[in-house]
Amino acid sequence: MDGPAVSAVRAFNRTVAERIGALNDGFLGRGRPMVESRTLWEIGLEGAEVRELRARLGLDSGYMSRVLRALERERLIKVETSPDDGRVRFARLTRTGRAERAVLDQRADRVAWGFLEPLTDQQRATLVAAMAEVGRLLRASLITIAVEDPTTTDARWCIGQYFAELVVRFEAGFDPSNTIPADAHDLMPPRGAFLIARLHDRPLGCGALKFHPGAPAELKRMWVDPEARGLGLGRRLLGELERQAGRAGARVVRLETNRALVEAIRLYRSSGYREVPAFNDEPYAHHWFEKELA
Amino acid sequence: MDGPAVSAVRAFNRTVAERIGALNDGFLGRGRPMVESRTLWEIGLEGAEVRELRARLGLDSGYMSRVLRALERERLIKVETSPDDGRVRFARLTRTGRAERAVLDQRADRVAWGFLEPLTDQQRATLVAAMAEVGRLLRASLITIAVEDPTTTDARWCIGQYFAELVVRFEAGFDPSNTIPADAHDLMPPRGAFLIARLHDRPLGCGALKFHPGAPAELKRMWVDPEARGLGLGRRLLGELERQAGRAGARVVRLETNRALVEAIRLYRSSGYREVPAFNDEPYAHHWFEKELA
DNA sequence: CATGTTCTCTGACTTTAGTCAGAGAATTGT
DNA sequence: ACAATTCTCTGACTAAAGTCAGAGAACATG
Repeated sequence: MDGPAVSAVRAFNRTVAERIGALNDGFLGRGRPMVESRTLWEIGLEGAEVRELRARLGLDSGYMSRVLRALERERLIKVETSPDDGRVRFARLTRTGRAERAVLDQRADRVAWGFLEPLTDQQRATLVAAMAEVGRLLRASLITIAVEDPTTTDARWCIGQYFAELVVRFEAGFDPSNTIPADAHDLMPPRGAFLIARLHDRPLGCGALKFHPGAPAELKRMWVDPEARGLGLGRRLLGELERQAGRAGARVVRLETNRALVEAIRLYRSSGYREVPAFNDEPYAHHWFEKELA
Repeated sequence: MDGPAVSAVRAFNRTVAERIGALNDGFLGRGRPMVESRTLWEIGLEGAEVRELRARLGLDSGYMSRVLRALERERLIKVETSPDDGRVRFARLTRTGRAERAVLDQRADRVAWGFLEPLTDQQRATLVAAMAEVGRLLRASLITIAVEDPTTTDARWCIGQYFAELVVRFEAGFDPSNTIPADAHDLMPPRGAFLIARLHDRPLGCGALKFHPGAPAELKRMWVDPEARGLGLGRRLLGELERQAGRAGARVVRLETNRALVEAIRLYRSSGYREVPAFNDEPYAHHWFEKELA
């Protein structure tokens, strides 16, 4: 734990908390409790499922329900049951609700402008850039990586995205039936592992391992959502995969890859992987890498 | 109002609010309300005056009192009346209180470390730097500038600081009785104006004007606290002084300065001031500047 | 089609936060 | 020395936030 960095984070927190408070106050003073305003705002112009609102706002279902009733009483929203699932309810703004939301939006904008207004143009630009940087890295730090079941919808979605990208990027295209297969149950403990990286439940990347007792573990299916690139997620995933391999008893990790995947190759090299002769006959591979775990 | 910048600020807010919430939660879960934990923390190892705590935490005096009673009941603090002013009370931590505060501190540290831990070293450094930048600029944007009475303690403190700095910086030293005087009532409307820049009530800079109907306004006593330099405060103060001069009917602002004050001279030049022949016989001046207000 | 799960509601609560008025003691200003 | 001000405290409130248990409807699954 790095002391000075931790202090810096805490100092940042203190400064920023105050201003954030001010921004939230933009949601106050409209004669209704803050949760109601926040909910109104979160429903958005498109409307939203109640269960999703609850997740986003972190509210108890009973509480949420009451908040929605209050907004309905004010004729700001209408809650109806969703057409595709009779259990879930869907909230949408009425015309009045949209107007009220616009007011909230405007107030928040004014407060945000209050942060910028006293600054010179140059300072404003610096502030906006630094804020973007902080936001980006805080988001990166919120990404969690965990071993998961490779048969779930999310896992299969990740693999689908991975394949779809290969189709586009490989010079010769890509046909999953042509590659060395990796069945779901080969990627499950104890024969393997499947890791998913998530930001707030949403999958942003994956990576898999096949264990071979007494032989190197094989790394497969490593993918990072294009939207999440540049956050160091690939490196984190790789590290986590290696940790898992080590825990499963592997001394060496190896993998094959296609020459079109230049960032991946760069990542492997800079993470201590050495190129080795082909150890399998994967038709799409151009490079084979190997790393001894410390 | 700059749309994209405002959106950036609001986006930043959304990302950060979440993490800040997490940090504050470090103050929770100790079986007492958040205000109590915050108060305990704010009292600090040195203890603190109750009135100051109230200001820092933004609490109603009645509320504050109750919070302190609760902490006393838990034997975490002791409140006694201050030796130098029988009205104000002074809170200090007991041994138990110090231990409890250390726990809170540790928890907050752990949460802060949670922000950093998932990142690579390089990302950590970037994050810390960006946070410092954001903090610095947000603090800058919290500084307010207002016309005030030049006879108050704060105003006189500012002028004192200003003189003290001149003593150190002028090659020939500085003796206030030797300079052209600027009596407090010459710096009060309608004959002049005195501006103080503050961050949370604490004065960080000042600047004064003497008006001469039909003639240029004179700028005097411009000072920025060394701690607050590099925040663009000098430029803001100067702008505000010019605005006040314009409002008072002046078409031109002029000033004299000493060659040791290089940053000030740079500021004047870059703000549109042109050097002119001496227009008074200020013994400490080497340069005389003038600017026509737009 | 029986069973378990998910989602939403309602009712009945508790806790936290925050406000307001007034009183008493100490201090400051004139 | 008298009045005004500052600071803290108590009592009496209100509002907001949040929790818990249970029930009913809709859906998913074997």
